[in-house]
Amino acid sequence: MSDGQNRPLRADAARNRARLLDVAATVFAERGVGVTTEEIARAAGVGVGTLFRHFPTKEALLAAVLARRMEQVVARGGELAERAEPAEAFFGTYRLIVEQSAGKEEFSRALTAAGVDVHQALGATSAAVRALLERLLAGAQRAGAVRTGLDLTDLVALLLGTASAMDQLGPDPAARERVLQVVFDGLRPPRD
Amino acid sequence: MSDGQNRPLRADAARNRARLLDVAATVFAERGVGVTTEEIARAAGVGVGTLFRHFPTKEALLAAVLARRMEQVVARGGELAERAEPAEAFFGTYRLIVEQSAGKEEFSRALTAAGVDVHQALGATSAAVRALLERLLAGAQRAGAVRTGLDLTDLVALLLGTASAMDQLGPDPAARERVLQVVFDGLRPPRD
Amino acid sequence: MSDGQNRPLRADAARNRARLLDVAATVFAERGVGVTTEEIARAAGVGVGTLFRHFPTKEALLAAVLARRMEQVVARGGELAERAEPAEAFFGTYRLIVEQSAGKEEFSRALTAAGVDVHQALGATSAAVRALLERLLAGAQRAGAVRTGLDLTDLVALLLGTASAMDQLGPDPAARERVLQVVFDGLRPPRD
Amino acid sequence: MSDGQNRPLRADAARNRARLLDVAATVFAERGVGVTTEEIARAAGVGVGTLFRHFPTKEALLAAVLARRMEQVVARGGELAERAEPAEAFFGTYRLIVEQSAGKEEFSRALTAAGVDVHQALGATSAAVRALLERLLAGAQRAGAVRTGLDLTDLVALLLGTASAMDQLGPDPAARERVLQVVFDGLRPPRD
DNA sequence: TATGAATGAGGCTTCATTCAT
DNA sequence: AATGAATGAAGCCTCATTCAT
Repeated sequence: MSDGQNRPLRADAARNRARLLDVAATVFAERGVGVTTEEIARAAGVGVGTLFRHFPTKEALLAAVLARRMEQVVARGGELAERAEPAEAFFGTYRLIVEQSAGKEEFSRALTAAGVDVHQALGATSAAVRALLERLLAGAQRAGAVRTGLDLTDLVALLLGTASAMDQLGPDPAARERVLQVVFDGLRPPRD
Repeated sequence: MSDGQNRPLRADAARNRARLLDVAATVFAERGVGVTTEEIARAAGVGVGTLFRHFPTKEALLAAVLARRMEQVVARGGELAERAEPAEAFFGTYRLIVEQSAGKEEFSRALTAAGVDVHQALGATSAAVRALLERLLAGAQRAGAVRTGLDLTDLVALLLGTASAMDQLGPDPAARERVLQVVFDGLRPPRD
Repeated sequence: MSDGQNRPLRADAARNRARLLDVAATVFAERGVGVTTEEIARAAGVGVGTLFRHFPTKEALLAAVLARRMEQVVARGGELAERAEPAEAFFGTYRLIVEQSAGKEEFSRALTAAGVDVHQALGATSAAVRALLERLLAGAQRAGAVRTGLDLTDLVALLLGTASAMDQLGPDPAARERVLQVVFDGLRPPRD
Repeated sequence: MSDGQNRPLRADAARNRARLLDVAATVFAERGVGVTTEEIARAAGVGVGTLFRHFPTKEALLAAVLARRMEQVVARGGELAERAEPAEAFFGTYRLIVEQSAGKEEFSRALTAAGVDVHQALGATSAAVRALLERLLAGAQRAGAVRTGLDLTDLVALLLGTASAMDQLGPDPAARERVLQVVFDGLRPPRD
């Protein structure tokens, strides 16, 4: 497995892969999953051939973009979970995910339509996100910051729904905050 | 010569148009806007030519499906607004819209991607929905059932977000109710 | 053959047939043979069904339009041949044909492309035109008004070519006359 | 690294483009502009995709074929204009154009019907042909070989008309020559 | 390894023709 | 006999993917 020498070409290849992922994330988010592979490649400054060398399929690219977003969520959310008290960790991560999730539903749908099982495709990453969320939810519920009765599935649905609402709203920060407060208040334990 | 009923052919045409609309609504909802016109036609039991006679474009069909859903919302929501007190009218219509809105965001996105201005395309219907929602929101706010500060745009975003959460959740009624309660509680005026 | 009674419906049908022929001639000339049968029918104020009752095929309509033009040429050219001296009869009929021939080449091409033998399709009419032209050509040659050596085939080619030049030129009468004079002068016996 | 010849792939692409142009010219001329893109591609030994990579539209291909023919005319006609005396240059180029123009009118018509402005589409080439013709016409008129009074527009109409007559005539060289002589004699200054 | 030209299945749409009313 | 809605084959074009250079 260890092979001692890492050739410069590998470095190039890695750089290309990373750039493709970055660019694809942006382009998919801005113009939908309908953009052509050609356009993504051009935006990344490589040929289509290179794109397909790194991702055997358009769906594979889609899944990779999705996976990377989720990894980032896990990474940052994991930190929050360590450092902050339960309520702050939960709501902070909620914010994080919502901001990272623009268009994510469209991604899943495209993958599903292509016959890909999103969970399978995302594999470990997906499981990590779910584990993180479960931990945060349980903590916040124990701390009395979030109503009981909600389970992980509900939370995921709410997260995606909130992200979708944000997509609708556009960039106005005040409006985004108002909508987020509605959801946050709704998540808190009911009165009396 | 007597013109008691003077469109025998039109009856068939109308039936086909209605069936196409019904079938398209179902199929788009179930399998996404990617379904081919051929498949929709087949599912409706007509030839593609008939589909295109009634809807000059795939997008036109999409828009028509969307419009019809919104018309139904306006019709039923309008009744509620007449008959019920403000809170019930507001939350009842909210439910109605959420149930009618499966996949609606995807529709808009597809239309927008095709260069169609959804508002323009839906024209009067869209305006009617907005007017209805505005009336219900203002009434519920005056009655103290919904927090102030939220405007129509926020409400629309929340509606679509909730619909999206429902799409995620699938048919389990208990889960749907839990999520809906989170949003409803969040919409109420904040404590102290 | 004689059938004594001509029913009123026949009159309607005949009127429709005539109008379809008129309208089709105009529309084909103005917009090319690509116009749809639907458009022709609409322009004639009838349904497509009626068009196809009278002409079993779009090509049949094309051929009928062509045939009628040629019949008119034969009729008027025949008169000229009776009444005028050979030179006037020849050049007069030449003018006639050229004016009546706008787009005719396109017709033939369309028919040929559809696998129709234009000569067969036009049958008697075509033969009559050729007979007329042959008579006029021979007369004019005998009278020394047209060079010898040209045969009927050459003449037909020149006629269509002249018509094509006119199509190119548009309606400017002075230009049309200049071009026509070039051809007429060329048709005369060569100098020395 | 040395850039003596630096387009290895382009060589193939250029070969394909050229072959497509050649094949399309032949096929359009033989069977009309109605031939399908599929057939052209097959005749050229490439897939449809390749055709559309080189010519974004069927009309673009048509225009390119037309443009290439005109370029050839300009090139060969230009040489003649340099080397020969005015009359020979004029009539020689006339012959050239007529031979190169089979079906050209049909091309223009098809392009026009598709909403393409032929002059615009052909741009510089079209202008070059017109300039060449204008020069040749003026020279021949000054030399007394062509009648005065004819302008460029008349000449173009006559050229296309002659080409059209040739299309009618088929390959018989004697007949073609007879018809050409009619036109040439007609172009000369009128007697007395 | 990167490139981008080539491929061709498949999508949307048109339109001549048929047929129920 | 007239109507016009329905039909579906066929055309143009797109785009994910492959492959020669």
